Amino acid sequence: MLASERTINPHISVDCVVFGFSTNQLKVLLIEREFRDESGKLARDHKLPGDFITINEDLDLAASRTLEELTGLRQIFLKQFAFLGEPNRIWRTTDIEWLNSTTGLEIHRVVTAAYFSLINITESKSEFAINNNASWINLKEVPELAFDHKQIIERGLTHLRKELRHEPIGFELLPDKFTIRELQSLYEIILDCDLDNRNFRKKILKSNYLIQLDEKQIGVAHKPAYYYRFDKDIYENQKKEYLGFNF
Amino acid sequence: MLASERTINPHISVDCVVFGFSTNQLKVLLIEREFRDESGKLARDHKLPGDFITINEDLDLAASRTLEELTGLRQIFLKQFAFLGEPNRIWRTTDIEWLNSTTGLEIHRVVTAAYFSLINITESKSEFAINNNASWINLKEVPELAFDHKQIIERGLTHLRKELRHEPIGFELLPDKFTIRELQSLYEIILDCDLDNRNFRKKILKSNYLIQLDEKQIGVAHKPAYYYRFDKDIYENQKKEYLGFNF
DNA sequence: ATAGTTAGCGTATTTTATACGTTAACTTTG
DNA sequence: CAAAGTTAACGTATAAAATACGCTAACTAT
Repeated sequence: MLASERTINPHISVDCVVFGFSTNQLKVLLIEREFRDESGKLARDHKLPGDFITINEDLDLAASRTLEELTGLRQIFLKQFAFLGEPNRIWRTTDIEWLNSTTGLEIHRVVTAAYFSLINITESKSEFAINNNASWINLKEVPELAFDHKQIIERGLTHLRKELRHEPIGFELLPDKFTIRELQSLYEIILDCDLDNRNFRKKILKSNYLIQLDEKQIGVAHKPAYYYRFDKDIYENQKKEYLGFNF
Repeated sequence: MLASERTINPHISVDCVVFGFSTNQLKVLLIEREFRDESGKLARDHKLPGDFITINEDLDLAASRTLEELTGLRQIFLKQFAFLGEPNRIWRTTDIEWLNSTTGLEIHRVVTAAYFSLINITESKSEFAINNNASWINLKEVPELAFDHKQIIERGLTHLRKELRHEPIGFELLPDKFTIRELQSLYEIILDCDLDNRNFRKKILKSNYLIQLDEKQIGVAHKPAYYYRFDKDIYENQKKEYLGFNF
């Protein structure tokens, strides 16, 4: 069911910045869109997964619904990180016409809630077959996008970096079992810097929510590393105890 | 000019949580409202300064306009900190009727952008004469409020505490010149804890944006303290240099 | 067998946080 | 007017956290 077939609220939308990680690259999930360019010709570009909310829909639910409709992804961690309300954030006439033609309404101005999300690409690969308009694009190779979606991605990345420093969200992007080195690479790529492997190990293992498994890497041309898993319960518990006073 | 006399956007509003500080108490700015209770009788309660946005209005500008209209306060630091979109966040029939009667429209559901702000009460006292429906209420004595405004204040306070730990926003609540002890008291009241005066002094003076003035306290029954001022330029400069990597 | 690679442990040094001692400079009180 | 009470402002000693870097272990590729 498309938004245009429901009673939509044409003033408010949600947009999801979904980050993924594979082959040592940070990626973002984009939807291919068909639109008419200035000369009226059919053209294609990309946009974030997003939609108008419906009349009585909760924003968070609208975000997860949208993501599921456009990509088949369900029950994914989604967090609102920004709210964009400049009157002219949609300025291209081609974008306005696209909105009008897809909704059948005359759209004046849209305020949008931006959500960000992290998923492990390899694990959810299969589900993606559901809709092949969605694709993973390397963050460094994101082209010009519809609307102000490129800026939204930029803000989402800033948010991701901030969160990564305070909460152990990196695990969301990795498979269930991973090596410390893989986790470090993830940090290095997201934060765009080099980390000392010995200090990283010390720091990350001090927080005791990383559980070493009995399993080691096999077939690697160096000392094989142990796999670890993330224990969410341990994390949630010690989060409760810590009330966060630095003074 | 009231919102009802303009072309308003009845789906989106702004609400301002304005914190103030005086006589060693953290206060919040509230507007007195007249409404009809369940039995139709006129009653009074309080709400946050807030309003619907108009059709082509920027959210940030709507927030500062609202604050000015309701309190006379101008050019105040305002920052969006949350966006509330639950479909049932306005659930009391008295609130819905109040919205309908003040706007002359039939309001279904309102999504609101919450802003927070800090002001020094003593300095802006005079301007408040402009509108006497606005008053400062001690944060610990906030009564039941209209809509979900009590929850919004709660979230604003959480935000204030978080910000206070990372940015020197405390100065916004103090007069231009202040003693270290006054600043410490402010921290203690906002964070609701005791701080060691010697360590607080060390920590806060290490960041070099506090400038000691030649002036001392007079008439106090103890060793008079030097006054300090906050140098915003120094702060902004060293903020630029620091890119915030903890890893 | 040797070279190349990353894993995983350790140590030494610097920086930052915490706890608390002490004198200085004012007013109030008796 | 001396003594008591108060907070300012500086200092020191200790503990904890961050950083830099050395080294051996365990694997593959040549």
